Amino acid sequence: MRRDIFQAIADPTRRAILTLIALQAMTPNAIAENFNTTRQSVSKHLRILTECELVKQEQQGREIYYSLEVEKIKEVDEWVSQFRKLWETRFNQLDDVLSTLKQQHK
Amino acid sequence: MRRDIFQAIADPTRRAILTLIALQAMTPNAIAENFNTTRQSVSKHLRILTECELVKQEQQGREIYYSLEVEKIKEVDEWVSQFRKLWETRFNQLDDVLSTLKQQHK
DNA sequence: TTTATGTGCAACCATTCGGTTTCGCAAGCT
DNA sequence: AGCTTGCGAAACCGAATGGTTGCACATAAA
Repeated sequence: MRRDIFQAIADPTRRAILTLIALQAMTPNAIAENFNTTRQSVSKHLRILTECELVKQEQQGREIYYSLEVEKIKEVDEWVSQFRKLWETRFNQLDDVLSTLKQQHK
Repeated sequence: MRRDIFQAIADPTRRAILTLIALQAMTPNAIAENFNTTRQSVSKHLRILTECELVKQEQQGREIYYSLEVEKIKEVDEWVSQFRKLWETRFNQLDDVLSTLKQQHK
């Protein structure tokens, strides 16, 4: 029962769910209508997303609305950021090459 | 045999490998020394990382040096970026709350 | 040429994953 | 009170995952 964010977003359906509920909270049934799968399957995905706090629930009568915990996605952003400086450096190097080529054209 | 980046970075060992070879290319044996696992296991991870182009290899004699394809990680960054505006908005809202509280103190 | 080293690959195994089916429960409707 | 609806949880199943072991094939060293 590994429960970390990276394992959670590994599944394409779960990523789609996150995108879907990013703007407005939705019920499991409403979410399931957007995919070729059953409500129970979506329910399982929601459980995983809830367990690693990517999603929060809010009961309203007999319906449960799920919405995105956007703060949690920052953790992915933080992991990516360790590499960001690398591709920025590479970009700058490309920049240097381009300006050198420009110089040679003059 | 799903081969997408998100599935690739789902495994903590693979994420550690990416961090490890981000700054300098390394051989499978050298990489394996950093983990409590066998060379063959690392080799399998490297194959997965290579297949989804997160890593590139360079043969040198009988050794194979693996290094990071930093450009590919941008794809994760792009996925995250769809949520970035959300947490920035939330931050601004918090900002508004704080300045309102500040006003009330005056 | 023989031996040692670095590597990938295939076979195997226990575990996990994602999906479906079935069930039970609680909230609303008639 | 009955019936319907929305939901989670458990049981089950085929497929995928991560690890180990054993092998084959190069390259380098003796």
